[in-house]
Amino acid sequence: MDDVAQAAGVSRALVSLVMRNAPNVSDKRRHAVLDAADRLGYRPNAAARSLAERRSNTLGVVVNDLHNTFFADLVDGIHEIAQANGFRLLLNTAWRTDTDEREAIEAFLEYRVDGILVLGPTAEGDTLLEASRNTPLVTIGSSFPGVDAVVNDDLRGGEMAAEHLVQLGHRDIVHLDGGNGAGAAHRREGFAGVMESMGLDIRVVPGEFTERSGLAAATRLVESGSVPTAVFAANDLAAVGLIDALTVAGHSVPESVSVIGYDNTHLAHLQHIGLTTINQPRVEMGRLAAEIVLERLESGRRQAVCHVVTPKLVVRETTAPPPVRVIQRIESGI
Amino acid sequence: MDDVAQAAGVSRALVSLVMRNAPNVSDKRRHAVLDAADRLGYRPNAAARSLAERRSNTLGVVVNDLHNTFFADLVDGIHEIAQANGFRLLLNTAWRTDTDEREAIEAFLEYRVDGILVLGPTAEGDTLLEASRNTPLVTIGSSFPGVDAVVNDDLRGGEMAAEHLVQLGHRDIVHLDGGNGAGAAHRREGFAGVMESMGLDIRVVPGEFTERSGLAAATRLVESGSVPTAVFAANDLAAVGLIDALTVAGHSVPESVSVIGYDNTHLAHLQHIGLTTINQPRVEMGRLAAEIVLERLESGRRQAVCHVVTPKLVVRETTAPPPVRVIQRIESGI
DNA sequence: CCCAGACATTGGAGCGCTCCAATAACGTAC
DNA sequence: GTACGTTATTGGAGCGCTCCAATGTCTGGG
Repeated sequence: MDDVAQAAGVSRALVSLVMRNAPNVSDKRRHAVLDAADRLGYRPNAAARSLAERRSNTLGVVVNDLHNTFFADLVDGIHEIAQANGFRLLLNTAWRTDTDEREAIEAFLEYRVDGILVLGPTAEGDTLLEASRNTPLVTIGSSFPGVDAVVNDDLRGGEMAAEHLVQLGHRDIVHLDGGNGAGAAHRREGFAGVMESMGLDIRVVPGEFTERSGLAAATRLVESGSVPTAVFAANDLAAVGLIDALTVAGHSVPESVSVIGYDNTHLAHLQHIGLTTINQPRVEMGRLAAEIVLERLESGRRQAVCHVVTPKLVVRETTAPPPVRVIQRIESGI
Repeated sequence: MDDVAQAAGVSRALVSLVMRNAPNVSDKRRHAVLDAADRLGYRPNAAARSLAERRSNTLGVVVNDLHNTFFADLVDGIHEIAQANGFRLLLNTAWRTDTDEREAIEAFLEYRVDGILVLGPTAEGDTLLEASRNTPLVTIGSSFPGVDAVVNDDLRGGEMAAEHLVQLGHRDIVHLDGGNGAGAAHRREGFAGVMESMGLDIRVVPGEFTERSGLAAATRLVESGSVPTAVFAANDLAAVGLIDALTVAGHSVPESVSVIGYDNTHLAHLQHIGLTTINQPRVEMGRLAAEIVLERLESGRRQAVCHVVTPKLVVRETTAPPPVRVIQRIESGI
């Protein structure tokens, strides 16, 4: 910067003004500085700037799982709002573990980003709460007391999935759980609530938000000889893995077993998959979250807000009435 | 930091030493400092640190497209190496456009990251070359003179794809181009080379590395009434989109038309897709690239290196011999 | 009991920038 | 030509840290 100032024959302060294109700089000097900067290949040092300015004009985004395109859609929405408000985005990924997530947040805190968005949080609420004390922070996908959040009504979503299957005539339904995945607990609750109110068995098998988890669950179900007539998978990724393994094992979907997912990611609407699922307005959620962070940054609001968006059932080709023999068995059993 | 020093009854310098856990600090002081830091909720300021240290211990990763899980695998590999060497990762995404990519690189340069990895570069080489003058920079997916790179032998990969289809008996083959996508040009070249040497028509339709592009191309082919017996799509994403639209239009894959992709992403091996494709050792490529960046950072090497890994054909269910009537037509035409 | 040599601790300069109060330059009206 | 209100420009302090040379503290051998 000193070099540029010297080369342009002005003071360091003026260079600073030009670089931030302040209003009150004469065209003559502005050009002189810009020229010199260009000639010397000068590039402002963001670290020094954010140190002096005490703000970084940057938002940190913690992506729970880079392999899940659900998060890519969220980022699209976030970027849109950040861009429009002159903020840069910095991403970090957490490989679905709470330790990596904490590390990512910690890193952003140390970099002094102006706001943090945690997509699909896996960590405990107190980590997030503590982090949000110093920096505006919003979670997407699940909410914690005292922390801003944008969530889908996962309880309702779980209900919708269960209701859809029950309405098709299914009685033997398994829920493939999402483990510590964001929103998984509520989806399970919603499912369980419906099943209970219908007087049906609540069968839940452990899992997580991955394709592999779906594969493993299917294998277990097949091997145990207790394949149900329908499965509600905690997310699309798991659903796809499940369908895969089920098909390989000779259980066709939906003829022999119906499968419903959650998220309505790109995967789900592929013709060759045609996954029935619960839609979350992903891009919209990203936008909303970014707006909440920026609003808090500006207003200094202390009270947490939680924005709930509504899920929607999307029926495609992986769900159908249960196979006939099963219906007969049930009927004769009455 | 001053507060912590005061609270612990030591100098600022000592706090600094403790925070970086330097060796020669007495246990007594170390605990005093750590306690105070904890009590006050002190968190080192990374911007100030990197300013003073003149290095950030951070690598910047520019991801061309967050929706393409190909890049997620690369990041896995990069992270592994970075982690092992005490480096943090910071990601940025480029939405497949060269302007966004340039901006992302520019941002990393301003943040003074220690090294930059550009996954699937879209921008011109000179941008990258210029950036790499100040900071170790490596591209993955395509290479530019003077810039470190890790690439797959895309020319050979394109050849393999074409050869596979020709060997199955196809004569009427279309290449769905990858546009400005990394490696697309070489894949096309490889394809064209084989077709030419076989005396076959070189049909190329424009496209890019997205599902949507595949959909659009299929629609165009169908509408023009010139659906070939086989298509080589520039990447898996496009291949999947293509298959989707083809199926909807009543052209079953592979019975009526064969499709081969490129990358061997997670998508490809899903049972319901079972995409024949060309494999790239993704995680391995990520590791390699990270190693190259770190090596250059340490050695200050000036000469660019380019590491080429070999592609591999993975045959699944989307390719088969062409439908019989076509073979007959060709035979009778001889 | 003193002193060399190891180990611990500290003050202060400096990293590259922004911010602010102060000064310089410029018009314009009288 | 002077005084005044603008608009441009500048020096210097300070952001929170690390680094280095200097100082302080503690051993154990003579």
